[in-house]
Amino acid sequence: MVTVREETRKGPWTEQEDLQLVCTVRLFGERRWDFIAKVSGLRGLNRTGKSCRLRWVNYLHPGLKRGRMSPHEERLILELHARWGNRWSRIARRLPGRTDNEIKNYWRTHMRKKAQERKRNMSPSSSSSSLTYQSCYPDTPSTIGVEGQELHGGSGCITSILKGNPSDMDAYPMDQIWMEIEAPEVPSGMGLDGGNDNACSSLTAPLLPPTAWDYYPEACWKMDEEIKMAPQFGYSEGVGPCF
DNA sequence: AAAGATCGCAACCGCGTGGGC
DNA sequence: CGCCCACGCGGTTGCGATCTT
Repeated sequence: MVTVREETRKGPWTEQEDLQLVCTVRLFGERRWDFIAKVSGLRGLNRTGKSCRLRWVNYLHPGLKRGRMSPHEERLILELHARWGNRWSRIARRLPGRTDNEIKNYWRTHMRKKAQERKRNMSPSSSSSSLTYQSCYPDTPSTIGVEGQELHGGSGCITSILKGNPSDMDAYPMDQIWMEIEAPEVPSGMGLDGGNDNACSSLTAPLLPPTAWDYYPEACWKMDEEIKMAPQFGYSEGVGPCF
């Protein structure tokens, strides 16, 4: 259920707001969030561009995986956090379909708890904040190919995660919305296979052909390199406006 | 069955950074 | 060079759902 607070229009997003945002982003792309907030009418509802971006990135993005972390992902998070600390966005780029927010939440709930339990069971002299995961998780391999290139795609470990867990998509709650706006079907595995490292940056990969901005000169920006990776999501060119 | 505790996750906030002017 | 704007990141909070007593 969603409670709507009229005055400030903060808090949970309504289905209507989601639809408005999805449609607008599909039209204009994942940039100029203030503009998107304004054009979509959400600005009038006190949704800032920032809020729109967050909603999109963390919930509405079609490349998102929902559901539980696989053991593989769990291990990746452990390893990467051991390397990079709380660089959640960086870690998220190595976990296609997972957002930094999701990983952050996951870490806070699951890992901290486990670490504390472990710590309690072991000698209290072990470190607390900068956990050494080899000690916390003896079954965690000392390295799983996290060294840059290996993780980037050569090993294919990430793609194996995706291929091995298609059921992760089962709980994807936005299906209905995407169907309603006639979204092209999201291919199984989200098109992230192929061992392409760029797939790892799925959340920043563009959805849209650079169309609508052409008609809004004031809103033009140069499309970055990632634009070229659009086909990984299987979006067709014929995505039309929905309002 | 009810109350309290805990969990899980969406959302917000403040700040830093980079690019354009 | 400094200012402004847009964006992204990490930390934190709020709250419904679930579990425990």
